[in-house]
Amino acid sequence: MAGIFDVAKLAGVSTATVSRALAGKDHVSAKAREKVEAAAAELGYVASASAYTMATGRARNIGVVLPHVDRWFFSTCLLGAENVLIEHGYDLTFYNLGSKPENRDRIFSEFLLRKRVDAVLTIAVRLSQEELRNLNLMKKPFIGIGGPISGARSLAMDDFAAGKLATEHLIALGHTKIGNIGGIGGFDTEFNQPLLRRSGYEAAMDAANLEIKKSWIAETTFSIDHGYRVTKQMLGDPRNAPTAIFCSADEIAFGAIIAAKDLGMRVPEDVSIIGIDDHEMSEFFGLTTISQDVKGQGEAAAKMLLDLLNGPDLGEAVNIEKRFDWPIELTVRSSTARPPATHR
Amino acid sequence: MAGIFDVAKLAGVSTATVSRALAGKDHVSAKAREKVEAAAAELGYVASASAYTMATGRARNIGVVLPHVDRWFFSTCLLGAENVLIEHGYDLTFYNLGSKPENRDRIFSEFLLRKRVDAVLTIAVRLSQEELRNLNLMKKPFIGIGGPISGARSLAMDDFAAGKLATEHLIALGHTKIGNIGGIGGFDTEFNQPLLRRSGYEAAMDAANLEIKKSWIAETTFSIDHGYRVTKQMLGDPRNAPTAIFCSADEIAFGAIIAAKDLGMRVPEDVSIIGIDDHEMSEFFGLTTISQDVKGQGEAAAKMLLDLLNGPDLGEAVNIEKRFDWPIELTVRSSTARPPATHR
DNA sequence: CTGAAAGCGCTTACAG
DNA sequence: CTGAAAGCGCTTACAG
Repeated sequence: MAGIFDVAKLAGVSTATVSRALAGKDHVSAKAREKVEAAAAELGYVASASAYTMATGRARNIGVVLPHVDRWFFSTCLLGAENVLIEHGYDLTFYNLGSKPENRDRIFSEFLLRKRVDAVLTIAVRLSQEELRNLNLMKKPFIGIGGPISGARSLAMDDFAAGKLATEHLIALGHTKIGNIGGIGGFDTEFNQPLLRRSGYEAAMDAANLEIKKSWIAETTFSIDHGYRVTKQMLGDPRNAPTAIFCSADEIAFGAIIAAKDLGMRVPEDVSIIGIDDHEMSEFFGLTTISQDVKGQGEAAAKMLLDLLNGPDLGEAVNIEKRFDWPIELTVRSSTARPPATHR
Repeated sequence: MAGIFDVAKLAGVSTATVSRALAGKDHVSAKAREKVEAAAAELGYVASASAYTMATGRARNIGVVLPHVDRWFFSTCLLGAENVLIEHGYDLTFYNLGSKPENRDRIFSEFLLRKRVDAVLTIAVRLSQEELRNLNLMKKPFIGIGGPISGARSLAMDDFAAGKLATEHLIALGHTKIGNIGGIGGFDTEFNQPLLRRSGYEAAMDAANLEIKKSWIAETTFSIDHGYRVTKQMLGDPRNAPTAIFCSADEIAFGAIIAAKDLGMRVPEDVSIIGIDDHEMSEFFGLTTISQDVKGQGEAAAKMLLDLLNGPDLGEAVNIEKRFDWPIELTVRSSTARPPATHR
């Protein structure tokens, strides 16, 4: 593995010139630059990242922390971030919180402090103030996706508005009996998405003077099979069944659609289903949903971090509280329609 | 951010002793060790990764390269690798090939050569000999998951055997009209899984003296919606429809199950479906499948890399060709049964 | 057991 | 425009 010295020798210049030429800096003659580039190419020279970091204090590497890589939201968001980072020559080292609390501790009190990363991005992790303090000690920019973090930058959709919009769509179609299958607070998420989305639903129902029956409300985890089970229960009794269900996540909605079919009900003729997310499978299921462009969130957050890193005000109080409201959109497909005639 | 010098001063020893004490080396008195640990804790000292790397040549970091993080196989495998790496204090920096060929080039000719990683793990990417040479230049251990790579270590299931086993299961149940919906060579995978799995199917059919009709064979991408479409086509004509379908991936099988239902067919009473993978949703769909423990593969590969890194023979010819056969297993659920009476 | 010092491979003022 | 040299923050023979 050739070092900078080898390149310098081959090019007949000093290592300083090699460094400047390769970094594309000014004050290097065209000839010197050419010779250096030729020598570097010939030797297959790539500057050592650790030496670069030592000398400059820059790691050209972003740390991404998330709870579960193997789930749609997180991996999609991660993909978005990686896409923009690689474009800018940055590496991405990633930390999966998983289910072991010890891991979380080590990540925030050790891994992230090794100065291997220039900035930190968390996906759906509610940082404790202690964890944030650790990050601040390093004076490294930070941004969290998924919900507000006091004292730090964050980017998230408005969960209340999403729940409200989804419910309003159903109401506008003429539904009056509308159920909500939401997540369980604190389970699938560290923020309060499930509660907020439900509040949006309640607000919309209230505003339309619609009653909410107890049996129309259910809680479950964000998964197809749980959505399936709960929906069967809710739709099983024809006397109490709602004519439309707002599922707080698309994965729940997929389960709901399959459950309705298994009960012999047609979607949307007999029951309307709406979700939140615009999951990669939503198109296939014909699911009407509130889109939140998850990949876009990862991209946007990564860009913000890069801007912070290249900005002038790096150094003093890098982490201030600032909330970025991520836009949502109603995507209408074939899972919602007017209620059955018998219920109008 | 405290440096090693601050710790040394506070503990009243030299930086050499701090280093040794914190690294848990011998030849440090109990008292010195205690003082150092107390000082380090008080200052919240964590050694800089780049300085450590400079001094030792070790990055305690593994590079993982994969085509698409946002898909089940890859993210699950990645999770497995991350789980064991974090346990051993290693970071994981990951590279997503994505759809841009330029990215792939940069990753193999630049990112991976910055000496930021001690070893490289690829998931389902078929390294070119040129790419492998780049890796070998760094003298860093490498292992590829998903298929054989000439000149390097690899870990993969036997795709031929899996296709054969799946088909044999169907044959053992009494099916004689068996279809196969496979992937498209070179599309979802860089190896030849689709072809190999189909060959296994053909071998099993041959061995049982069973005919394969043209209309029983179809190719599609590894996705639910494509599986759905193709299955509807195959099962739509009752005169030519097989009584069982071997899907070369679970995601195809999910689509097949939904398609069968939409056609008014019961699974498994009217048609049996079997897949390969044991995807996280297979349990929900009651899918009989050939399990390949994807997370386990990520874990195993990461462990092998760690062993190589800590082994004695690091240095000379680290990357030799060696294929590890990953075990598979038949997991029988409710999507397969005897063929309908009319077809026995 | 412990410390002084060299060295890891770069970048960047500082002179020239 | 270019080079000699210091310095980034650790680890580790080498002496003692």
